[in-house]
Amino acid sequence: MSVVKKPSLKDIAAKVGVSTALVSYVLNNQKQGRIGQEVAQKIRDAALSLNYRTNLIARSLKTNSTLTIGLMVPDISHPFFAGIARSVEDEANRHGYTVCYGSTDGNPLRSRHLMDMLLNRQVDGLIIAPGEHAEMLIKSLQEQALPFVLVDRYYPDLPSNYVALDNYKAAYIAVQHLVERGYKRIGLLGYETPLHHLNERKRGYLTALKDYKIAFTNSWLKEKGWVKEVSIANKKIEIERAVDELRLAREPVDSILFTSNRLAAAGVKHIHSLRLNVPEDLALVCFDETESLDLFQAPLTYLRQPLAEMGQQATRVLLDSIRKNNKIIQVNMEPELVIRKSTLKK
Amino acid sequence: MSVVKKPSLKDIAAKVGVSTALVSYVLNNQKQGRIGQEVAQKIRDAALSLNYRTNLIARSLKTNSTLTIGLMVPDISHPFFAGIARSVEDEANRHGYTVCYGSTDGNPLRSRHLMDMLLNRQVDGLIIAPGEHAEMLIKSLQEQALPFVLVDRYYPDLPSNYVALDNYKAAYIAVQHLVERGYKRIGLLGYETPLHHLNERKRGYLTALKDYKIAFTNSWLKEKGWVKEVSIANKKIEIERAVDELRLAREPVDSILFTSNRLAAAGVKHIHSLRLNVPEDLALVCFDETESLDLFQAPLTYLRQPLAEMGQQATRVLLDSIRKNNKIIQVNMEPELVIRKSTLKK
DNA sequence: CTGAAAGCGCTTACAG
DNA sequence: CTGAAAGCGCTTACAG
Repeated sequence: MSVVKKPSLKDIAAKVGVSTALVSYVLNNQKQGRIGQEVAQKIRDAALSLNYRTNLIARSLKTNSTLTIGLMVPDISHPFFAGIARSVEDEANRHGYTVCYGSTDGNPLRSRHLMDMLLNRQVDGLIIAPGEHAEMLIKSLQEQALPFVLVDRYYPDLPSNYVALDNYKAAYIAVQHLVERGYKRIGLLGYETPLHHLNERKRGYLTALKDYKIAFTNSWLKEKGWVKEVSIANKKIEIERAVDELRLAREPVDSILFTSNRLAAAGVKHIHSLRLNVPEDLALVCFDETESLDLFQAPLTYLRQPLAEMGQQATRVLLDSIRKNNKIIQVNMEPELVIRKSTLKK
Repeated sequence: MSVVKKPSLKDIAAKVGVSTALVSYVLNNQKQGRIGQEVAQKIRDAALSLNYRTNLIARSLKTNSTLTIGLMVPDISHPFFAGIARSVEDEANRHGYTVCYGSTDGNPLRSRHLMDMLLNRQVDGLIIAPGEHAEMLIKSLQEQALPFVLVDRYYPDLPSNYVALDNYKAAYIAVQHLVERGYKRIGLLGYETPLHHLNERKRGYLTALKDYKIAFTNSWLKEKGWVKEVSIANKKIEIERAVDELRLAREPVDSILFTSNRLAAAGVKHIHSLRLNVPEDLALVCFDETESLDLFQAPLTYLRQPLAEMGQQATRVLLDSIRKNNKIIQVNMEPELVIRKSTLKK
C-alpha cells in the first residue's frame, strides 16, 4: 500500500491554477460574492476529487486557537465523571470544539503532568474536577491567564469560574425532609476530608439541625454520636462499623444521611444483612442515584445532581471565558430531592 | 491582566545569544555530548526562567505526528465504554500519547462527523467501538491507510485489527456450565440485530446445545420457544414478555442466558416481582457484571469481560500499527465465567 | 476579483 | 561544537 502524501491547499491551487490564498478563502466561505462563481466551483470540485481535508494543526498554528478543550477528572471511568464527560462533549461539539480527557486519580503529580501535556498541546481551555491539594495548579493557570472552569468541586479561597452543586443546600433540604417526615434523631455518615464540597454537606446538615432546634453544636453532636466520618480511602468495614455506632449511640439515630453513594452502597448492604426494616427502623437518604441498590426493599430517597446540566453549563462558561468574557462566573446548581420509599412518613 | 505572548524557542535563543536550532537540540536532549556544557545549561536555565512550554502544535506540523489518538465509542457515559476509555488513556499516556474522545450513539452520521473531525485534527490513529452500519467508515479508513483498531465489535467481512471478547466461547461456556449444574432446558434472551458480536453469542449458545445433545436446530428451538430476541431499542415490557414466554413455553425453560446486562437487569427485576426463586425455579447467567442487581437474593453468575485488558491491548495494537507494523492483529479475549448463586447445582 | 508574501513555532539536513 | 535556512500547511493583511 503506497502511502500517498495528503493533499494540501497547494495541490488544489496547482490543479485549478490559482493561488493558495484563493483556495483558502473559498473553502472557508470567506469573501463570499467577491469571488468568481466558476473559479469557486472549480476549487470546490478539485477539493472533493482530491479528497482534501483541512489540516487543523496547520490552521491552529496560524490562528493560535485549537478549538480543543481539555477535561481533567479524577477518573473518567467513574459514572459521575463519565456522565460529565458526555455532556461536556455534546456541548463542546455544538460549538465546533473537540475534547481531550485525562484522569488524575486526585493525585497532584499526575494532575501536574496531565495539565502540562494539555497545555503543551495548546488546548483553548480546561474543565477541571480538582482533587485535594490542587490549589497550586489552579493558581498557575490563573497566572498563565488560561481559561478554565472547575466542576463539581472548587476552592472557596481561590475565586474562579466554577459549576457545582449547592451541597450546603442539598444536605439542608435532606434534613428538612426527614424532619418533616417525623424523624428526630438524624445521623450523618460522611468523610473526614479537606474537600470543601464535602464539608459543605456537613455544614448544611448541621445548620438544618440547628434551625429545627434539634442540635446546636458540633461537639454536642459528637457526644451523642450522631456524626461519623470515615477517610476517603475507607475500607468497607469502617463504614459498617460507623453504621453500627450510629445505631447503638446513646440516643440511637432513627435516620441516616449518607454524603455519597459509595457510603450508601456499603451502608445499605450492611443494613440489609442486619435485616433492619427501612424506613421503620431506620430512614435513609443519600447523595446521587445508586444503581446497585435498585433491588433494595426500600428504594433510597436521594439528592440528584443534575449531571448533564453541570457538564453543559461548565462548557458554556468555559467557552464564554475563551471568548474573553472576563467576568468570573460561579454557578451553584439546585439539588433535587427524589423522594422514595426509604423516607416514608413515620 | 496583560496577556503576554507565550515564550518561543526564538525568545530563549535571543536571551542566551544562540540559534533556535541549538535551543531545540538542547531541550530535546539531542546531540548529547556534542554540545557545550555551559551553553546547554544556560539554555535550560533560560527556558525555565521564561517558563517555556513546547508548542506541540508547531512540532506536530513539522514532524507530521501529533501523538494523539482518537477514541470513538457509542457513548462515553456508558460504564463499559467509560472503562475502556480509562484503560486506553492509561496505556496511551505511558507512551506519550493523549486521547480525544467522541460519542457516536451508534449513529452513522454522527460517526462520520466525529471521524472527520478527528482526522482533520490529524490524530495518529483511531480506536473505534463501531455501531451498526459502520462498514463504510472502516473502509474509508483503510483507503486512507490511517492506523486504527476496532474494539468490542468488528466486521468479520472486513479484515482489520480488532480486540474483542470471544463471544462465541463466552456463550458456549455459559451453557456448558448450566449443563454441568444439571440444567437441561436452557433459554436464551438476546437481541435481534445484525451486530456480529451479539450473533456470536447466539452461535455459541446453539453450538453448545447441539454438542450436549440438547437441541439440534434453530427451528427446533424456535418451536420449543427457547430463543427470544428483542430489538436493541427495546422497551422494558418486551423483555418482561420475553421472560414470561420462556417460562410458559411448551417445555418451560429451567434456566436463562441473558446476552447483555441490560436485558438481565430488566429481566431479573421482573423475575423478582414474580417472586420466583433463583436458582430453584430458574437459573440465570448474564453477560457483564450488573451492579444494579447487587442486592438480588441470588447474585448472578456472569461472563466477565476483561475491560481493562481490552483497552490496553487495543491501545498497544494501535501504537504498533502507527509504528508501521503492517500485519493485521486480531485479539480474541478469553471470557471468564464468574460463578455465583444464581446457578447453584440443581 | 485575485495573487505574492509573510509568518505561526517548531525540526532537521546541511555546511562549516 | 554551532548556525543559516528551508519547510511543515495553513491564514490574512496588503497591494493591485
